Amino acid sequence: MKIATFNINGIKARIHALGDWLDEAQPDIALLQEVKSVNEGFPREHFENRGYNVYTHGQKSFNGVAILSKLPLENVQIGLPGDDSDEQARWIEATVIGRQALHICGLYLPNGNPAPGPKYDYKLSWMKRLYNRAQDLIQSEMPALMAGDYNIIPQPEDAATPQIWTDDALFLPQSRDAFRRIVALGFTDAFRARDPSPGQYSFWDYQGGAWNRNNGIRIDHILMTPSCADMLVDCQIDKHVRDQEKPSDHVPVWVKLDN
DNA sequence: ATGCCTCCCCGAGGGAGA
Repeated sequence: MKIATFNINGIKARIHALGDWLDEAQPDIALLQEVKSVNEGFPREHFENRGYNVYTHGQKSFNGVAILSKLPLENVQIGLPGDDSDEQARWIEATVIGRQALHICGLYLPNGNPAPGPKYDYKLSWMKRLYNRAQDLIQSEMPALMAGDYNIIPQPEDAATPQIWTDDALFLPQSRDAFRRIVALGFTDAFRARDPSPGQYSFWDYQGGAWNRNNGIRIDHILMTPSCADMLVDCQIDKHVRDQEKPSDHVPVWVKLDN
């Protein structure tokens, strides 16, 4: 089963680029972030016509996550547990039944800039809630993965110019520590399990010719529980998608699982 | 980067992104 994560930066602006990539990459499941649309405005038919079931957790203008799945999903849940007052649409999870059940979580972790400040506080408290959900997933022992835009540069080698990011919420020690604590619960970073080399990025800013200068960062991650990691066959970043017409500033990252 | 783009809101120009 091929499962991808893709921050599309606006579903309406990305109809064609996303459609082209789906046709080419043929993922069984695509976890989308930054949909930037309410559920009613999501162009479901573009994806239903391609054989996908569409599950959305939208919000006006900002954030928003969705799942496109060729297989029907069960137990679809929206919203990261731990704060009922949190209105931001950043989490969707579900169970997919292949040869064996797999739990999939799509997330859009808060950016957190400027740091320090209330947005950074929100990022850290969201990561605390993510830690709790991640711990439950490990303990449940059902194979599970959490994929999405983590807005975390895990290591210096995950940025072309790490010195630019030293005071940024994506790279501050506290941010990276929180990410590392989650991974240390027993998760495997799917991409790093397959490719330890530096210079592998999933985001290039629209500004300053970042793509042409390959001034990128790796912030889109797929974390797998041990029983999920046992099924890992491949993990790739579809970097070429950044060269499309009207690209997102992120590109897809996908895993192939033998499940 | 005191933000050089692009998205969204809408119907101008501001907020957000990373």
